Amino acid sequence: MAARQDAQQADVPAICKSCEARQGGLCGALNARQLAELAEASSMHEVSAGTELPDEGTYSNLLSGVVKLTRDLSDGRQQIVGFHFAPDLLGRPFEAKRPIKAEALTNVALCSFPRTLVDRMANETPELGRRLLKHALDELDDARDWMAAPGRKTASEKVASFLLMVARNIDPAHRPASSISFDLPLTRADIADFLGLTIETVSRELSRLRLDGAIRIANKRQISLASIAQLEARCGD
Amino acid sequence: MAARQDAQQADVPAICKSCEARQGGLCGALNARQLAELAEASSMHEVSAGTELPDEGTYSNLLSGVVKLTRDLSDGRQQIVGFHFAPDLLGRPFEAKRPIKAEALTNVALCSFPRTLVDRMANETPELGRRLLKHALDELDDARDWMAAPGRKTASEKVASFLLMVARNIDPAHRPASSISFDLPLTRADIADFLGLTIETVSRELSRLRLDGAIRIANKRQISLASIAQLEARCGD
DNA sequence: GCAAAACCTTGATTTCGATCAAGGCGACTC
DNA sequence: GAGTCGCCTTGATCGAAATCAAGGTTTTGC
Repeated sequence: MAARQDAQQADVPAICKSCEARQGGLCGALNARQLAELAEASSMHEVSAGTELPDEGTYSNLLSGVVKLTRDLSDGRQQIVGFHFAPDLLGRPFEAKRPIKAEALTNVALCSFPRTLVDRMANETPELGRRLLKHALDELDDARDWMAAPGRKTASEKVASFLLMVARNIDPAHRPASSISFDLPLTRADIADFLGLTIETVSRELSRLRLDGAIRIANKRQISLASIAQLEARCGD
Repeated sequence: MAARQDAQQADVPAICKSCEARQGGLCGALNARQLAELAEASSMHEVSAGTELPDEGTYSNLLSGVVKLTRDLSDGRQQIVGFHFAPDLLGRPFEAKRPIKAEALTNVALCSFPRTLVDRMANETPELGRRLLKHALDELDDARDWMAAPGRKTASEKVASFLLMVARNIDPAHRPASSISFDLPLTRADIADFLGLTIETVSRELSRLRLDGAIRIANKRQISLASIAQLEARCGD
């Protein structure tokens, strides 16, 4: 196993060597030859905050940044249905029943592959198919986690849960108890959209968390959590 | 293609011949030999309404009935995160991050297969893996559909959306405009749980829909929709 | 540097759905 | 048939968050 990995290391394309997403994402399932073929067909992009990501039949490793997934409602409003944090995988086979848009919340770096190529490799390499399936199921679990929020949680619990989710995703190696600081990549309007609240309520609840000493806020977007545990206690689940 | 299907027909196990789920579910991806092997290892169950389905490492075709998926909250309450209607597939590889329970809402008939066997076949047969992936993504789409409901919809829109969802799933060959009747397989409490409302509000909104002529209610559980379109107009999306 | 725009906060009032309360079926038991 | 239990409906009241309103702060553009 270790030997096999070392053998791979020797041949991996230079572009992949420093890629954070390589082991965890799709690429970890591929052998050196496949990785080379994929790297050949891949392209790196930078997308700046606020831009919609084109989804022209590609999968992409999200190398850095944060992306929101939204669905348009008939009344012109949009519902946020999920987020992607680096180093996540974007894209999926098959069409969604209702179209979902992806938009960069921060500046974003992507490594994209043609879907057809990946899908073909998935036929040759069961491990790759398994990873795609695992990935879809993880997203399903995340979505279901948020289904509890709607009706059962108070506004303040929703905001606390949201902060916790962002903290955990932005700081993947979440050092346990200690305090965590991060830049909120969303506007109040985005948060409100996601949580099914209004901007005003989100703002009020953040203020309350600040007054209660659970978080500190510098410059609107810079958040520091006093402690993970303290916030967990406010999540209501 | 047609020839291949005919060849399969000749050899399919007797038990599978009349199975409604065969083409649509997993089994449609298998050749006759695999189907025979699977049928060999499969077992049929009946589960009566109100019973929890054991999920001891199996996939199951849901041949008839309705199943609810729930997640336990720390406060003892439960959140309904989804439903399965015949002829659906139950079960998944990998553990969910947080456990999900499945409970029969009506009497239910299942055809179950050991997970290990299916997972092994998925390695041999890319088409099977593809179907599992498609299935997971469909469930993800469904879950995301309901994420819009929480914050953005009024109680009455939620109830209308819910009725529509049940109608569409219970009557798979949804004849378009005409009126549809069905037995609601859920108690008011279940509906309330799913929609994040209270029993009283669900009851009130059903009464309102009845008074407005959008639905008729006989015996609490027997629902008739005047027309799909009329209900769609009340869904708010 | 100034003006405009975007984003955020806080306060006052209103509203929708929760909560509290009472009573009506229908099914089952004894 | 009377009594109990589970499920549902309807009414009255209350409260959390929406809405309405005003003003503050940060960013952007010229």
